Amino acid sequence: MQFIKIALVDDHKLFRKGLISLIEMVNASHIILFEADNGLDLQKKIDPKNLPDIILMDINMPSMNGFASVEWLNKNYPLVKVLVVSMIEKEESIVQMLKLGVKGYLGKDVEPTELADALQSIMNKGFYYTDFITGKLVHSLQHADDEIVKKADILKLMTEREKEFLEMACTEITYNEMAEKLFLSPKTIDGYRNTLFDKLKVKSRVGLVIFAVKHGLVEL
Amino acid sequence: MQFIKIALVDDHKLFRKGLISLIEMVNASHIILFEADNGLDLQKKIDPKNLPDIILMDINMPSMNGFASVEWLNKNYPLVKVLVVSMIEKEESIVQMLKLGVKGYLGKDVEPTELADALQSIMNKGFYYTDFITGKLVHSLQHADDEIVKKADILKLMTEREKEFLEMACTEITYNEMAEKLFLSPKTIDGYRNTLFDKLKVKSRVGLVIFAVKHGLVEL
DNA sequence: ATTTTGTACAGGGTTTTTCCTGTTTTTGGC
DNA sequence: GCCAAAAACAGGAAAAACCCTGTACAAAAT
Repeated sequence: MQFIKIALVDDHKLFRKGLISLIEMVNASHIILFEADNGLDLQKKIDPKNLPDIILMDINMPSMNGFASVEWLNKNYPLVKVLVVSMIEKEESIVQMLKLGVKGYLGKDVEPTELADALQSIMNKGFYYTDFITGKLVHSLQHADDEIVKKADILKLMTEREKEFLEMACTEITYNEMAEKLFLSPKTIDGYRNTLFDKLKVKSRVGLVIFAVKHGLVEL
Repeated sequence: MQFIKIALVDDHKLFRKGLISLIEMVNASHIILFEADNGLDLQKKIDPKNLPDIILMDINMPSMNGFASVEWLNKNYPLVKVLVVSMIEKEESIVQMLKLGVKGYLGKDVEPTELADALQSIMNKGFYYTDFITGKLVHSLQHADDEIVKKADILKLMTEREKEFLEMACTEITYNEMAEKLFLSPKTIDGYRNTLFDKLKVKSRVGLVIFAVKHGLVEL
């Protein structure tokens, strides 16, 4: 057995240091190549001549998040294995990460020993998927039809005008005021509303707001 | 010098274990009394006969978050010092925590050594406030007038019924349906709406939703 | 060249929300 | 026991939101 070369990408320094300390505590056969604050930092610090075997990757990060980072890794260093370590346990995120080909996904409630297991398993078998993850995956397959509309597709679904409308709909102004501001007839606003109701499958202006917030289309 | 008795409240097990590992690594004069997943868990695990000197507290937690936990501690164990360790760096959260009397606030970017410094400082001087935290505090004082309504005060401002109403208002159901569901007259719902419009200084149902989302009163 | 799509608008309606001023009952503190 | 606040309710009215069908025109896709 040889050293497993590890890199960490997480914007939470304390967490990173804590992870390192845990890894070193459990097993001495790991070596930490480098740490990065986010995907951009990873691009700077990764060394093609000394690639890590496994990258521990967070999802929520400034500048360049986990999804973008894994996509970049897939294009540039497809042999580097990624183990996601994130407090995000939304099915959507898990499934999206698995689609990107990550080798494992550890949630917030894993034991430190499981981390070591995961690293070993990824080195030996090439992956480490817990029952929890497999469960999420299966469930998402079964409901793949009703999540037709996903975050990325939504922006394509909506026209520029509709996005503009949606932003203003998440506001206390009335539709008539909106029409004035945009130099449009109130009936045109009516039209945007109705097509968006249709596209986003909501039934009221409140539904629009909820949708926009849920999908991060507006920041409040 | 004697042992510093420490407890951790954080729902992220890996982070907890990592923190512990860091603490033990830096200095052996600390002893970990217990760990808790959230405020409720803390209430169960805290032992009046063997209180921790310092509690490392996260903010974002299920069941009972950091704010509620610190409030509970203040009432029941006012002598226990709290050091917040959170990735939340919003001024609002920091200021609110300081108002609750926490002895320190560590953000995501602190060095492990700073953690040890903070613990020592809290034991010796009773507090540990970084320039970053002081800066936030001063800034918030300068703008204290335009944050008249704050998260903590809002919950007191609203009655139970009004909170219940607000949650349902962040939904696509109509007020009439709401009345049916709650076995109330639509006119009663009318009343809740109007008093909340007043209290929260909003002008429409969309305003209610925005308010609720902004202040984390509803999760979407 | 034809169809689709985005944009903009309209008539004519119903439903829901919003606003006003009131009353009654219940409940928790002092 | 009294008072204040909360909870429940009501009539009446105006404004806003919602729904349906249909027109027109330009640009882009097929």
